[in-house]
Amino acid sequence: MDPSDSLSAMTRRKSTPPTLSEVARRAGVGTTTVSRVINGGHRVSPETLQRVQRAIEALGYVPNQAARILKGYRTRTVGLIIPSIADPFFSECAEAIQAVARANGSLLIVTTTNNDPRAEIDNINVLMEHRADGLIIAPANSNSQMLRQVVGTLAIPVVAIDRPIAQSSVPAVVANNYRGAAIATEHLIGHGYRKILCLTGESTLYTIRERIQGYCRTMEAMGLEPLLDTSVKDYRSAEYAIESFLSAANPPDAILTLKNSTTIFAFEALQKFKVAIPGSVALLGYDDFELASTVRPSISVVEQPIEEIARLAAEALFDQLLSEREGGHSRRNAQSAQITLETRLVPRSSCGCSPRLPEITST
Amino acid sequence: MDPSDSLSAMTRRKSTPPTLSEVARRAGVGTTTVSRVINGGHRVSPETLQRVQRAIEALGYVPNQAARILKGYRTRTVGLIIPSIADPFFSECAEAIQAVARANGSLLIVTTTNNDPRAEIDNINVLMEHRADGLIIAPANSNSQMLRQVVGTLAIPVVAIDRPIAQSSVPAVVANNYRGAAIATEHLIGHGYRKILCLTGESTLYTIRERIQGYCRTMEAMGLEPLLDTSVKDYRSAEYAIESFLSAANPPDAILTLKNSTTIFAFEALQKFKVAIPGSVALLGYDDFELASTVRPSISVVEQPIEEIARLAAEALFDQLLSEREGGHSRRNAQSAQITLETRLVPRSSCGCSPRLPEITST
DNA sequence: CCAGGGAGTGGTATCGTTTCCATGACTGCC
DNA sequence: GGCAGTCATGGAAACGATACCACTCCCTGG
Repeated sequence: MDPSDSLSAMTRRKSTPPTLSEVARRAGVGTTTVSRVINGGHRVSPETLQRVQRAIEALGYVPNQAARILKGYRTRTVGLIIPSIADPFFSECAEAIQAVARANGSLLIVTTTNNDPRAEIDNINVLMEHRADGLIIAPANSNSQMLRQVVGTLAIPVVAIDRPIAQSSVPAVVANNYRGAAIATEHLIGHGYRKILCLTGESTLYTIRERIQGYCRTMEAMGLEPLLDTSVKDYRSAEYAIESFLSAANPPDAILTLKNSTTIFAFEALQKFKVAIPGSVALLGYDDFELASTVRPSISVVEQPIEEIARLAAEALFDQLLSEREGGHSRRNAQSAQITLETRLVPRSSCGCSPRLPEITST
Repeated sequence: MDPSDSLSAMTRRKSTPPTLSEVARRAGVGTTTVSRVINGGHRVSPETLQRVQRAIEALGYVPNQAARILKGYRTRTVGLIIPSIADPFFSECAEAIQAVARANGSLLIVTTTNNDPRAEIDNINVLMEHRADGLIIAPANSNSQMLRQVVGTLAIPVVAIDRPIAQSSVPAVVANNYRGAAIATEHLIGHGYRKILCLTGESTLYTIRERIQGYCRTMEAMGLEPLLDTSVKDYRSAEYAIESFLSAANPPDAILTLKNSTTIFAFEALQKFKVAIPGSVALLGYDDFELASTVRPSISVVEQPIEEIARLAAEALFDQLLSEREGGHSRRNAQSAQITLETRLVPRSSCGCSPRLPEITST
């Protein structure tokens, strides 16, 4: 980068980017040679190599991916379709997946659906137009006929994350939602609670439905009656739900929430009405969150191995990508496998446990 | 979508995607006509239009962006380069920017740097290779000579977010960090605190340095001595910092933290040592967070208009994109403007305020 | 009745890169 | 001392979509 170079760069500024042939002309070589230099510099004499590299630097040349892709190359781009970037669960997923993508030399394009199946299909189309090499999807609706069909016709590998695509051969990496809720319910029952209210949040999602199953079956197995409340969507509705149960004749002695935000809404509402936790009512949440161990009382939760879910999904995708490219034996046995990861109950104070370790164990 | 169509789609599965000319052949028309259909269907007779559309559906044709881009079109892709997706501040930014991008028919590619200037340059290169139409960057280092130079030679619009690029003509949308910290400091002084300890977190970032300035100047203006601690990076170091100040002869009566995570670490550490807030020491944080109003005591914070920052940055970018495309008068007066947004102090209990409104005001 | 024009359509060069093939110029070996 | 075999190199045909231009109808106004 000598002065004359940066000067030429300044001059070129805001004009069309330089092309490979311009580099070739400047270096006094053929386009083929430049191409070879860009792609590793094999079979090029040292002097030529240096001359070309100088020309590339002088012009600030950057290869045009569009042209490369057009020649049938992989785009080195994978798509991630999630409900929301702002959701902590999915932003942690995105972070982990991006790490894997980068390690594989690929770019990650994240698009969001807000759990709208239409937006989901749109996003798939956009990513197909951009010729993503593969897709990772957290389906808005696991049973969507539309999604199943669209994904079925896709010519690229797809991996589902957090929520499988029912009746399809799409591999999925999910948490064991059923067991997660079952463990939580068992834990509460073990503490002696009998009237356990379950706040589900949105009950249309696959993950939530699985958890509801886990809760209900466990309750029934113990001869207890399941108590479901699907109305809590935000703080307001949580307040309303808590208020109404406080005035009940025979109020619940424990609350199980099935979703991170629901836990927080419920906790805030309980605080608002100064309900003693776990004295009057125990609280057990789903998904760990920062401060869960700091608030008073600290909140017990079911923790999902988010980073691992994301990483395994990404690795599954790149496995397919690699095997597709290298061997012809695409779609190997790991193909339609569904990987299910176990969750872990993190006992804190709100369920009645007095934790043995110092409570605050932040990173 | 009749059965034969989906059957043909199944058969085609996993082969190369259909091209425009295949569609043309199948519909018995020229490529030009198909192209016209794809781009709005003007100047095409209704019958032809329908025939082509049928062929497109039957083949599951999706236009190849790479080829379009190659013809000099915009890629309808913008890049966002941020330190981390998992950081709540930036994930909220990403969400807002994606909304604007989508409204403008563009795709957002998010890449992360972990505040590493090298990764930043790499990301810029990758996005240039993919021919992004524009870039939004939260620079790892506002003064990076390298970044300034690279950005200077970019042929596409760039907008800086949260942190400007010093000595460059890149427009920036930032919060008034200086005032934010100044207001916070004034507020604490107004409560009567005199020994105010400032926990900075990483002190190399532009935003933090500005806030440090705001804090120091305000302290000095009041004839007080600034007390900086730049050592708190995680919970461990926060614990250490709190522990050491507890054993000090003349400990601080208030703590100002300059960063969301630092606030939480400090709060956790104070809880750990059972320090009364605001009794023994007041706490005022930077960046609002969920649960800030729920924890006991609720934590007062300086709140940044994150969504607005992100939205304005995105809009600034698309303004440039549009004016560049439509009029030749690119780079209009709004050009090198820096938009600075004011922050807001949210008084809660931890600073000694007893809030007038019910504390819990979640969405 | 004819010039002019617009609507519908197709042929083809083009974008920037890779890749196949061809071409010299060496080397080394029988 | 020729001949196969490298090595370094360049020419040119793709890849898929767009856009300019040209062409054919057919309609309208003078």
